Amino acid sequence: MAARSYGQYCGITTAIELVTERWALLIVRDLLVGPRRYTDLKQGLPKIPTNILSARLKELQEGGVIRRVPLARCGLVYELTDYGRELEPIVLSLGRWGFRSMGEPREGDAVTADSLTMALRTAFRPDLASSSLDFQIQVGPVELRARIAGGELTVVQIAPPAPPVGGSLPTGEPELRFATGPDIRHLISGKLTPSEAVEQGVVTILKGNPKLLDRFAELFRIEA
Amino acid sequence: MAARSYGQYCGITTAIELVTERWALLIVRDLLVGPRRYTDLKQGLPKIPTNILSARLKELQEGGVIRRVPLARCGLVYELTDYGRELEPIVLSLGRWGFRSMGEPREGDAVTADSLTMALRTAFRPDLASSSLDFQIQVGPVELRARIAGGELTVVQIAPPAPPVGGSLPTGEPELRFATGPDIRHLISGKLTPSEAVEQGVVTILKGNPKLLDRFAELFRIEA
DNA sequence: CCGGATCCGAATCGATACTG
DNA sequence: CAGTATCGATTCGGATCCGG
Repeated sequence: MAARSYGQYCGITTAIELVTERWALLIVRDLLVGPRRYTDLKQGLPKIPTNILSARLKELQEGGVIRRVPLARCGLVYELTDYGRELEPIVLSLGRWGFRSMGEPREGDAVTADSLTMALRTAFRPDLASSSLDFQIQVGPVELRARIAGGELTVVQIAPPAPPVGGSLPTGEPELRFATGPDIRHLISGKLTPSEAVEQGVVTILKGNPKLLDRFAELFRIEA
Repeated sequence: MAARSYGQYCGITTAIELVTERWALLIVRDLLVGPRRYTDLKQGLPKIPTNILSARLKELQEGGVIRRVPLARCGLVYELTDYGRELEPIVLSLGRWGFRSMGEPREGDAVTADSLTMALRTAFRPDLASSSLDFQIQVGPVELRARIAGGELTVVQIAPPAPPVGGSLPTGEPELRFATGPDIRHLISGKLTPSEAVEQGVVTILKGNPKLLDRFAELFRIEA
């Protein structure tokens, strides 16, 4: 089952053959968050047929993008190789580019823990992250704890329960907790100010000073 | 013919739906070189079926990535929108990433003027381009004139004849002219030195001081 | 020649069922 | 948990055809 060739000898074409088959880059997206078991991937990609998931995992391994790692206790996980992890800036750039074409969510569109994690990463502005922020964001059933410190963003999945190999839960309480939905994109794009977002019900502050949402809006932004 | 949805509401997914369908990103690659007519694209992508080319052009227009522009005299060209042109760094990064997975060319693999142009762009190191270089590279039937000046790379297609909207042919003669083939990747990767490349017949100097190939090898490099 | 549209067989994908 | 197997639906590929 060699990937269908485009008949060109070129690095761009090679990359396209390796990672742009249907579903492949979404598998990479989820693995950029952390190692995942077959079942984790299946749940994070609810609409992927299992045979396609199998096929892509096999192809990505053959391409040296991911690796199959038996777990200490039991089971196994898939994880990116160093080579695969080099796709991170590309996937994040694609996310920023695609952000501007997101319309309303279509019927049945889901937000998963991994997609939201990567969405935060795409919108994060390390250059502006001189001060710190510790918050918890909730979108539907997904809850993430995110902390910015030392110019770096760390995201930990609170709900649904993270895979066993996930990061450890932070101690203590976040400064800010809020619930939101798809319309948060208008805060990220700058079309809404934080106070407008709260007034219009796009964001609901669950805990903490609403002023902290200003800091969030500074730190997570994608502009045209 | 709405693109098949991945059922996720996320910028990365949106981008993937917009540009990773089969052939779409290769069309973008060629349009990054310049506006192209339907027939130019067809020739630059010899293995694309015409119905797929039509379909992709339509979808990319609907996605706001490309635009259909009637030509002054006659005919029409497709060109990237500003939004589409923002894919350039992403496509170039993908090319650098994929470069390291290029093996030997497979039977029937072609090198087109546009693919070679973009390959030069992916390998070009603007940070090292303080001095200038004016050279002509030949790979099979493809000949390009490339000039580095002011830290910028300009590539003009000499053969096969460029589309009418292409850049103007440079006046004067290049300092260096050489012919090469797929194995030039070993010069780009640093696995071969310029003198080794010449000795082993990977590069054939057609004109100019062979020392100028050192400069080429400095300016065009992709390392692991 | 340009810019496609149409037709049809081949390959891939999607949904579901099933298994070690 | 980690996949195969099966089979209909969809897309792709290759060729031909068509109007300007």
